[in-house]
Amino acid sequence: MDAAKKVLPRLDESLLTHLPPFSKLDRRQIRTILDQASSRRYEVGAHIFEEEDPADRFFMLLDGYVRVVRVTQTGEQVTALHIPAGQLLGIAKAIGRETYPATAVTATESIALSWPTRLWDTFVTEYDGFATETYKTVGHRVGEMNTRIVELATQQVEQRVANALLRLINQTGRKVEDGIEIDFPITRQDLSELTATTLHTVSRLLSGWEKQGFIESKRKRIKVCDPHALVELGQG
Amino acid sequence: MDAAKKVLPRLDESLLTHLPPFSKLDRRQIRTILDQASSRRYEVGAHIFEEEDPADRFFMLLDGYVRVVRVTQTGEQVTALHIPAGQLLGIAKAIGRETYPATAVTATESIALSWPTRLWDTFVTEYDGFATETYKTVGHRVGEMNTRIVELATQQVEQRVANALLRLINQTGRKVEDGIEIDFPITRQDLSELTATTLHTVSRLLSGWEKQGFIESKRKRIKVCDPHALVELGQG
DNA sequence: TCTGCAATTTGCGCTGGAGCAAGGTTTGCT
DNA sequence: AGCAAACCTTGCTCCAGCGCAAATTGCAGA
Repeated sequence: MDAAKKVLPRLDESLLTHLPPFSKLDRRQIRTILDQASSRRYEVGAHIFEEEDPADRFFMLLDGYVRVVRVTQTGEQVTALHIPAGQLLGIAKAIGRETYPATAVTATESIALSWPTRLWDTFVTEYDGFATETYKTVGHRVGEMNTRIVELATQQVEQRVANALLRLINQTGRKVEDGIEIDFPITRQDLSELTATTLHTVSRLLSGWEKQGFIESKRKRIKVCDPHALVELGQG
Repeated sequence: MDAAKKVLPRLDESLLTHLPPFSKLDRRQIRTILDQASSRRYEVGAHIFEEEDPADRFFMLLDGYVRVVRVTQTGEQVTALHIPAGQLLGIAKAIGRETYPATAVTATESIALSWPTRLWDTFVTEYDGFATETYKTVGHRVGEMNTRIVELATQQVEQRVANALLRLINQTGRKVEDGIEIDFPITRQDLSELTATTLHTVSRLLSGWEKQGFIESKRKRIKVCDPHALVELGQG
């Protein structure tokens, strides 16, 4: 048994009991699921899986944040989604695929459980609520992608960046003194890949907003002080 | 029984037997499915269902083409997908949603069968291959949306329009004298909604390509004569 | 055949934001 | 402490493509 894959001698049931895909299951079922799982820690920037690779395993992110990115022929990166702890990822099987549709990169140090994809059908049929919840997850992500498309198609860069920031604080925001901070390190470059612009433009926008007191920002850290102002900007 | 909903006294089994979601089923099963279906004809431009409406029914497009569009607060339309005959649509339930995520507008006169959403679970559990095929459809559409996002994020207008045209002839092209024609009427406006640009720019591009002999185009009709040239343009 | 609307073309000016360049600041490593 | 790498800021220039305007063409219905 690979040391990197089995950091804990025995995974605790409380890891899963409160997570939606597993919340309807009893102790015994959770035990079975955990005994089949591999647990692994990932460094920041690690690739959990790569676009086009065969989808051997599916994952539950226990801790950390993951960016789902695609890389173009010319090497540009486009971020499709951010996934916070508590969600499934790499669930290619749920959408009838044999390969991963994108690359998953950790935005922070992260911990994930994973199972071989051959167990997928068992999970779906045996475990009450698992199918429903995963399809909800899919639906939610489809909705996000849709929104993304509409934004890219109709909004100005300023609006897109404002909206991206709002979405980030909604999904992964942490309440702090004087505002809400994005809970993981994020660079101007990351934000530009999320909003289809350049790091320069993002930098200019953030500088402007900081002058107006809407946000505060250090290197890799962004705190939103006046969400409402961003909402206004986001509308146009 | 509403005359508009039951145009045929009895639907023929051959309608469904060759379509992937139903191809593994026997005559008796198909019969049951058809007996529960409503069949309906839609004028061009008709809305089969609307974004945010409760997903009462799911559909199989038997004939025609459908555009899946979203409308922004400001009234702009963005086309997310084109769906050709033979595919399911309105399958909100497959992605755990209670409402339709977008509006479906017919691009030609069309015919679709539909079933009440309460039958969805029965279809998924009772009919062999139905679930697998529908999830493949979902996966395919997710892939397309992903591609769309990457294109919008990284490509120039010229490349996007070229790629959109190529995708249209792949999905819905009809081989004709001297080229491949898009099999349904499509305006410059439609193309601009598909590529997130303006009808003016699309018009300029198409005029240019026509001069160079890559395409021929009449009102609402586009024929691609030199697909390879468009592929080149699409790369950048 | 005529008439009116819808679709298309084309010209022109303007601007959002990309690209380029240079310099400043923070962090982590030795 | 000193250094290198990563990250951030800011100024300047330029142009793809949008917005506006006006003319033209094709189609459907009377």
